[in-house]
Amino acid sequence: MTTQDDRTTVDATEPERWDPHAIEARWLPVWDEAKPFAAGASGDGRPGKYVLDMFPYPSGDLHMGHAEAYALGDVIARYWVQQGFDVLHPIGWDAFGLPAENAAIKRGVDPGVWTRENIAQQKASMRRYACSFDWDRVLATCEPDYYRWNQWLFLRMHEKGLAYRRPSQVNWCPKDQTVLANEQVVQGRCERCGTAVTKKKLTQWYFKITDYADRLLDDMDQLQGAWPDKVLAMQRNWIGRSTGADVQFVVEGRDEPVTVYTTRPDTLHGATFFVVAVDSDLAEELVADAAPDVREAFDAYLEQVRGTTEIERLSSDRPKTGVFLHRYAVNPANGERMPVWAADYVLADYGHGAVMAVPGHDQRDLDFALAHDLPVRVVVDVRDPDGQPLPDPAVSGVATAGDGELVGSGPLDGLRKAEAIERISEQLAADGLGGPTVTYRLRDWLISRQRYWGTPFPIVHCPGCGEVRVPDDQLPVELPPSDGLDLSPKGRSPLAAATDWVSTTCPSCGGPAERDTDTMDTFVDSSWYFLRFLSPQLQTAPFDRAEADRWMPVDQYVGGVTHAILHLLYARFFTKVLHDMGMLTPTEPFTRLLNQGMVQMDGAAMSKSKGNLVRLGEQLDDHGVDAIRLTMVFAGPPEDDVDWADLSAAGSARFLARAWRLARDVTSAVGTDPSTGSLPLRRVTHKVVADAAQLVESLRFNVAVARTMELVNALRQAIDDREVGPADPAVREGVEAVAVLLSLVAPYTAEDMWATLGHEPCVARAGWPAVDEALLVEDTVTAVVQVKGKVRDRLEVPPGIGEDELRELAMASEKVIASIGDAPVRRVIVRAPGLVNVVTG
RNA sequence: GCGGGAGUGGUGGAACUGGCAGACACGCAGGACUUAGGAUCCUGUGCCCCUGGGCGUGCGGGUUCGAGUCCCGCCUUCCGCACCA
Repeated sequence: MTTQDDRTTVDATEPERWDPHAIEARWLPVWDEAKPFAAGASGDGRPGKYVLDMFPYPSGDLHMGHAEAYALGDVIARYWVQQGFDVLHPIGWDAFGLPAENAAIKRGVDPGVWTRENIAQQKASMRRYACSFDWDRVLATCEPDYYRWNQWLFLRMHEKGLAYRRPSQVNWCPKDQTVLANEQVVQGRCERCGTAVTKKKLTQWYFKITDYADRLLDDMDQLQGAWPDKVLAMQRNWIGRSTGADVQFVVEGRDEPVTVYTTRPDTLHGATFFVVAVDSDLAEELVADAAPDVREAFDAYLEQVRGTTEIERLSSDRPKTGVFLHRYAVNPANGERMPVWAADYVLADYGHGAVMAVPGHDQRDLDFALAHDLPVRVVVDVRDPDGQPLPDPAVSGVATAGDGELVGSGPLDGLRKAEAIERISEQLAADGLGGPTVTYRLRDWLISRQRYWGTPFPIVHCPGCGEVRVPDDQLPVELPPSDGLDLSPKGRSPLAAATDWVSTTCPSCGGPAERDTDTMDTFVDSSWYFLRFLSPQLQTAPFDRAEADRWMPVDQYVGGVTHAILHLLYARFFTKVLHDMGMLTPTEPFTRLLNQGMVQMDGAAMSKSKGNLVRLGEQLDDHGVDAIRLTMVFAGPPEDDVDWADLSAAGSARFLARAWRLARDVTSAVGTDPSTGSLPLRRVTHKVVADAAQLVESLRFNVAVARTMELVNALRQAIDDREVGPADPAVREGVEAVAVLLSLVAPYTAEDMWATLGHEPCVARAGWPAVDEALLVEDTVTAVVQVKGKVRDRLEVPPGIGEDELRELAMASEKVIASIGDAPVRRVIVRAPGLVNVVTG
């Protein structure tokens, strides 16, 4: 049985062998010195490109997912460098957040210490992985230099009324003991820990993202085709713009009418009851003076609903529950009295928290009506495709939501759905009873967190002055040390216990006051980090306007689809806010978006508990950095998931060794003029270089690698071919092209080849090989001759051949004649120069 | 239910505006060189029958001289959202 050590020994005694670890050790120090990827070097005049990888969370070392994402981002960044662009490709750390805090609680270490250790480890791994980052621009969001600007931006938004505090029912994670944004609740569970989320009434900070709902939606037109359709669709759904109408209902015994939102105002005559969200203020008010038994029933129901988790709420076929409030609303269309119910199927925070129920044409209302014996009335005559009336919803249990003619609806009778909606909306507006309205699913962004490891809100609560902004010159409001603070979750921010820190003076009146003790959602940090990279040291502003004009928007953003709504929506929101404040020109932050797939193992996401975890470090040790990078890039389309079990890092290593040996075989001198070299080989080289550029630009990296492999195969053949041989100038030209092509994916091997070929470092800045267009024109093409669509012969013909000439050649072919036989030729299709199809019979 | 994808050899995947299906790899088989091979190189490898051919891109139709690609109807899957009135 051999061990890994034996192998190493064998490799070491054979210096002719491609040895990834030796090559890595050779070139890393050289690159540290040369800094080939420093961006914005003064006065070199290259046009700019901004390539951005989503910055990592520093929880442990890099894993296989990072390895894929950074390999892909690197191909793009390195490609644009080779094409002569000044490429900004920065990296930093999304360093605030729960994992650091949980580690601190579990192991008693300071979150800052833990975080910075992980950052150091990841940074070392990125260096080894040869990521083409500009190491002079790194940032970590947990540093006061960074989060100071979170606070500064918050204050600007506070001034504009875009940051505000209000009490409301919020998503609450009982395990993490913190509030969650809507976006952080996934299938009724906490995005981080998976605990079932409950509701809690708290006063919290919000960003008024709903003010931007329309623009966030409409500006997606700019992103069409440049962002994955899926992400755009998800954002569209999330914003959830819905057009309909508001309708005001008088509720007996209440002074003000109650407004409801509906997408089907045409069915107003079909409304037979009225439902308010049980957990709404309105419901509370409507039972305030109710009889004791009603009050009691309501309270019991409310308590039951409060105890229900989001998951139970979400289960779709659970029965419709509710209580009758013994109040009545009046239908403005026909003056009918409708009973008012409270139920949990109506949401307090959508529309107005109350609905008119039309059981004939809304399935939820119908379910409720049937469960509580309420009347069902059909006001739209909906027919099936054969023109037959659909069965009565009250009997079938199926509400008819389709189009049809209005019936039993007074002035609307005989109209179709769309006409009726228009007519009634106008009428309502004219009567001052409502009118057309737009409603959104999107809610304001809840940014308060009751945790330690985050950005403190720069707000002081003063008994006299109220909510007071900390003046800019007192920023940053630094986090107090974690020593002595109980970080464990308890529903109150740990900062509240830092009494020395909390007690302060009011910036406005100078009297005693207290600091706000919540910290900001870490998504605030990541909503503008791409701007901080532009001027990471700047002390006077979050970012430099001139630098932003130079680099923004990001040309290519690379990251996981997990951030399809959260981060990407927030970053778009911030960009628009900054634009409106006059700080930024573009209104969208990311021009193109690539969502790389996930790395799986044996058909499932990797995890320690599943036992299918592949460790990046071990893979790098076994196969070398270049082979792992190549494996990731070659695996398939970058947006597809990859299964590590289907891939072969050993195969990648074999290819790299093959390519590497080419360089050692070249015998011509540096600078040899390739023009006298083998013409067929030169054609292959130039074709591959031209194709690879197109493929990389269209993000089909796997195919670009395949084309490079073809070139390597052609070069191997040429070198071994007596007619061409290693001294042929075209061989040098081709191998140098391979080195440049490989520099995008396998930088160590490429650099070593480059040196073997007699060049100075760095191959990363060597420049994309110039393509000679003349060499892309073939001197012959293969014309396919089909008989009735089946290929019967192939002819080598000049590319400029005429249709008539090609037809004659084809019809003269023996194979074609044999295939036609006695059958009469009906038609001959000629597509010069590539194809002839003879149609017989 | 609403929305977005995806179905091509044993496997990962190629195929520009309809024009040679399976590029490039992995795996497998055979061979060369070898004390040895997990190195390197060469050959073969969609399926079926006997050369020659026939059949083949989830299924069924259609358009076309010609369909993996376009149209219609299905099936199977993956993902996101989901009581949003």
